[in-house]
Amino acid sequence: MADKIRFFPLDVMYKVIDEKPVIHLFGRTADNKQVCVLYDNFEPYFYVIPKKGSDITEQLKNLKITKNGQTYTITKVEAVKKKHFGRDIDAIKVFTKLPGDIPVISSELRALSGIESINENDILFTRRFLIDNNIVPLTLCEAEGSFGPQNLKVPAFKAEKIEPFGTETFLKPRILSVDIETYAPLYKEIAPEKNPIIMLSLYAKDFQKVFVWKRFKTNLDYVEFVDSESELMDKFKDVIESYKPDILTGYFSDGFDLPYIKVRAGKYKIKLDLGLDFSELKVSKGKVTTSQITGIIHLDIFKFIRKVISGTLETETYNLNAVASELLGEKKYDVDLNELSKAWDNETELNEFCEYNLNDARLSYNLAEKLMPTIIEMVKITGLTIYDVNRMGFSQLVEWYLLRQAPNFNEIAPNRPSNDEIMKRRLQTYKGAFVFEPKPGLYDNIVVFDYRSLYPTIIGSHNIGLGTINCGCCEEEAKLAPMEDNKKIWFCSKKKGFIPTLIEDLITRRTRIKEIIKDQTDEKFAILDARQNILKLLANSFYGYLGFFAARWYSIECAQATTAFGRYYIKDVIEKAEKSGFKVLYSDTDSIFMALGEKTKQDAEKFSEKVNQELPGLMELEFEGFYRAGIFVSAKMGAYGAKKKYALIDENGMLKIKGFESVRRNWSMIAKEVQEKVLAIILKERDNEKAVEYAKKVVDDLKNKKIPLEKVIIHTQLQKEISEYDARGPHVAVAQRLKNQGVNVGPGSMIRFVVLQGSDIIRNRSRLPEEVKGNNYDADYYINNQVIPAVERIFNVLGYTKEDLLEIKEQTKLGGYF
DNA sequence: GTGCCTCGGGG
DNA sequence: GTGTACGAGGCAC
Repeated sequence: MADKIRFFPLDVMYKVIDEKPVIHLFGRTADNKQVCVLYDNFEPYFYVIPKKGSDITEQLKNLKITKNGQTYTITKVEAVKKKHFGRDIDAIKVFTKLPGDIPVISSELRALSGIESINENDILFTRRFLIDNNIVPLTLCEAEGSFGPQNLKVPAFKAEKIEPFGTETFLKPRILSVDIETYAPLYKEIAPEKNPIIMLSLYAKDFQKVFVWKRFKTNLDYVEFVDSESELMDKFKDVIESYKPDILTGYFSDGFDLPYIKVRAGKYKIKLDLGLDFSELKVSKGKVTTSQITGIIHLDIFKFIRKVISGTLETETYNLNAVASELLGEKKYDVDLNELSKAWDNETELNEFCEYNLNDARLSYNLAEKLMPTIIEMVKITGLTIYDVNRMGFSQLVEWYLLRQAPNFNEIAPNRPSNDEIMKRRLQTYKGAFVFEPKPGLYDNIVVFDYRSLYPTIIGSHNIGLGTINCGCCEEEAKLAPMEDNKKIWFCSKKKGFIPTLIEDLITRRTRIKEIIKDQTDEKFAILDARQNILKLLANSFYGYLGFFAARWYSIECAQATTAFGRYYIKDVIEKAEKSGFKVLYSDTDSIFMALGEKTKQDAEKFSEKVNQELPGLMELEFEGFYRAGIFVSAKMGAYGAKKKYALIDENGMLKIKGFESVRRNWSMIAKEVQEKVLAIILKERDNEKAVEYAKKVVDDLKNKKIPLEKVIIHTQLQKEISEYDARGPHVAVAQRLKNQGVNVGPGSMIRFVVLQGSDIIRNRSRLPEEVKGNNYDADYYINNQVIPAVERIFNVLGYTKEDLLEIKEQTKLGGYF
C-alpha cells in the first residue's frame, strides 16, 4: 500500500546503494517533521550530437570501456529531437548506470569520429534530478511510497514518485547560529593546529548558550562551563543534534568557524558526524574553503552578503561590524580581543568575552533572518538549493537559471568553454556605454529621464541571443544592429529566442509584482519586495553574462550589440531632446539630464510620451525627477577618464549630491562641512557671493583657530601591517606611535590624526587628537589640502578662483567681519 | 598598462 | 562529485 506525504525539500544528495544511485531529499513535511525522501529511479544521462549523416547508435550501444579494472557501459540510448541554439537537431540521449560513469564514458567518446559534440555531461546528478522533475527546493512536493528503515537520523520515506505540489513555500526554517572565540596569544594569530577554541556560542530565537572550558564567577545565565575543549566539542554536537536546525549559519563560517572546529575535533579524535546520514562535516579546501553538512544547510551569511547583496550596500568592508551596522543598525561589542588570551591565561573573569561571543552569533542569526526572504526568492527562481545559492555569484546564477529553463524550450545546453577558449575570450574587449560630458555650470529647472532596465529591455526587444543572431531566415530584410564598426549583426525577426523570452519574462514578472506591492502588508511586502529585487538583479546580469568569458551561453557579438543599441537609444533621445528645444546637460549610459529653458514640465512629459511611442517592446523612457537647479563640475580623475560630479536640488529643497568626495572618510569634517554648505547656499539660496563669503569665513576661522579640534581630525584606515608600508604617510606614522604606546593596531584599524603646525614634514607633525593641547593644528595645511580642494572646482564653475577664496579682507583681519 | 600576488572574512 | 571555482587592489616591471 502506497502512502502519500507532502514535504518541502531543503537539501539534496545521492548515494550509491546496491549499485544504484539513490536520490536523498532532506526536508520538512507539511506538518513540520524532518524527513528524508529517497528515490532510486532516476537514471544518469547526457547527450551526444552526431555529425550530420553519421549513425553512431550501434557503436554507442556496444561501447565497453575498461579502466582500472572496472567496466563502464552505456545502458540505453534514445534518439531524441532537440534544439541547439534554436535550431532543430537530432541527438542521442545516452544513459549510464552511475553518475560517475559519465565522465569516464564521455571523455572516451571524444575519440569517436562520428560525434559532433557531447553535451550536458557535467550537470551534477542531483541538480539534473531537480531540473528534470521540476522540483524546486523550499517548494511543496508530494511523494508516493512508504516509510521504511534506513540508516539516517530522520525518518526515511522511499518514494516511487515525487512531484511538485502547488506553490506553497517553506518560509520559516529553523536557524541556529554558531560563533567561536579562539586562543590567540600573538597578535591576530589564527592557528587551529596550535591554539584551542576557548568558547563557542550557539544562538537561535529560543536558544542561547556560550560554552567555556574554564570556570569563573558569572551572572550570565547562558554561560555553561565544561571541563575541556573536547567536552566543548561534544556540546556543540549535542546542541545541533537536539535543536535539529534546518540551517546552521555563521559569519565566514565556511572559511573559519567550521574548519577550525573540524581541526580541533580531529585533535581529540572526535567524529563530527553531524550529517543526517551520519556523514562528517566536510571541509573542502580549494581556492576558497567550503564547509558542508549533509541534510543541514550550512549558510555562510558573510559569503552571501559579499556575493549577492554587496552591490546594494554602502559599506566597502564586509566585516561583521560594518555589515550589521548597516543592515541591522546593531554593532559588535567593543572588546579588545588581545586581552582574551591574557585573561584566559590569568584565569580572570571572561564575562565580557562571553557577551561578545554570543552577540556575534546573534548578529549572524539576525542577518540570516533578515536576508531569508531574498535567499528564499533566489532559490525559487533558480531552483538551486540554499547551499548553492549561497556560494554562487551572479553569472553562475544566470547560468543555472538558463540550465533550469532549457528543457522547457527543448534546448540542449552549450558546453562550458575549455581553458584555451577562456584564454581567448579573456583577451576580447568591446565598446561600452555612451557618456555625454556635462558642460560645467549652474543650471535651472532640470528634468531627468532614464531608460528603465536598459540592457535587459534591449535584449528582450531586439531578440538578442545565440539562437537568433545572424539567422538564415532574416538575412535579406533584417534590420542591422547599430554597430559603429559596421559589423553586420542582426537578430531574427520571426522567432523569439530562448534568452530574450526568458529576460522578457523576468521583466514582466517584476513589473507585475511592483504593481501588486503598492498595497501590501509588511510581511507580504518583504517577500514580494525581495522577489522583485532578485528579478531585477537577475535580469540585469544577463548582459554581463553574455560577455562573461566562462559562460556557456557566451557571445561577445550579443554583448557588443547590446551596448551598441544602448548607445544608439541614448544618443537618439539626446538628439530628439535637442531638436525639441531642450538643452541636454548630461547623460550617462541610460539617463538624460536636460534643462527646460523656455519649455515647461508638461512639454517634457509630452516629449517622453512621444519618445516612448517609438520604442520597441518593453523599452521605456521613465521620468526620474525634476530639479529646481543643479551644478555640474567636470573633473578628470581615475583610470576611467572623466568621472562626473553633480549636485541637484529638488522641489522640496532636498539636495542630491553625486560623485563629490564629501563622503570620503579621509577628509576632515570641516572639509566635508564646507563642501555641503557651499553647495546648499548655491543651490538653495542661489547666492554665489554668500557662498564665497562663507568659504572665506571658514578659511579665516581656521587661521584664527576658531574651528574646534574635532573638526580637523582626519580618518584613514590602515590597509596593512605598519612594517609593510614603504610609503609612510601620516597615518602610518601615527599608527607607529600608537603601537609604541602598546596599543594594538593592524590592518583595518582606523587611524585618527591631526596635523600640527611646524616646519617639519607632515608625518612628523601628525598626532593623535588626544595628544593635542589646544588648537595648535596647522591652519595652512587644512586650508590648502582640505577646505580649498573640497570647494575649488565648485567655485571655478561659478567663475571664482582659489585666490578669491584666500584673499583676506582687511576688516576680517582686524576682527569680526561677520 | 600588464601581469603576478595577496587578501578578504575570521581571533 | 556527471564540477569548479573568485575578484579587487596593490605592487613590480
